[in-house]
Amino acid sequence: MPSESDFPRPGRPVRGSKTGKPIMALFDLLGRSWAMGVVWNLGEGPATFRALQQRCESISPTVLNRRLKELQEARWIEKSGRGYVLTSEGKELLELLRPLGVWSKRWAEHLEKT
Amino acid sequence: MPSESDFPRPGRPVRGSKTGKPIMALFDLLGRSWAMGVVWNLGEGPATFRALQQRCESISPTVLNRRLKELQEARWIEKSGRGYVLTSEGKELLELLRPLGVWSKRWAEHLEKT
DNA sequence: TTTCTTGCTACCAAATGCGTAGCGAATGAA
DNA sequence: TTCATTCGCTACGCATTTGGTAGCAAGAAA
Repeated sequence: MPSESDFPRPGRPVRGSKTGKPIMALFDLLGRSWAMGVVWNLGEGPATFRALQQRCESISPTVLNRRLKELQEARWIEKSGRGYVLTSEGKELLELLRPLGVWSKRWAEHLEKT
Repeated sequence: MPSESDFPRPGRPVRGSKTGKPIMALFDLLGRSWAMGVVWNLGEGPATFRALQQRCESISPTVLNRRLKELQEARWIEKSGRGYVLTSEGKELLELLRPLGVWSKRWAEHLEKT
């Protein structure tokens, strides 16, 4: 029977989050560089490795590759014929991320007028 | 007049996100270790430095201090008499983060049953 | 065959994070 | 007043993660 203390998952070098709370495990994974960016950019449709690199502009292949492996372990993305795609869970997650996109613009504007 | 090309803000060593998109600036800031965790934990009410450290359990004072400075620059948190508190924007952001808390449990359970 | 693109890895430098120790200021008790 | 405690925070050194470049093996195209 699954218990919270089994976390953090997936089992890899974990930075923060030794609290055993799923939300912290999620923050840990999602909080790595480019993790949200990759999910976000995959929202525009399937993409090959190179294509993703271009959508993210400044991401290095090293980091992209690491994130892709982690996101696959988390089951948010997977490989398909046309490259990498969001799984159904990945899409769910993306929908939770979308409001941030809207909000970020207001935040940006607010910061601008010091 | 504010333009997107002014980003990323706030002006600090920026990891990813040189795309000029607010969403990427937000991801960059929010994607640093413990950034979401700090906002999340401040949602339980004002906290002093030490109190926050305990809520986050495994965060080091070094990192906590850096995140606090950054989050203040972003205007998501501020100091008050009782310690650190979320600003009104910080609260808005937290509300966008909350659904992740709910979702993380389902994600955790789904991962458990391999 | 040659040439090109693609997915990815090796390598190393730079940035970030962690853990411990401890300082100066504030607080409280005696 | 003195002493001890707590607090916010910083300095230090080491571990981990990230970034940038180069380039390889595999496949497609010509």
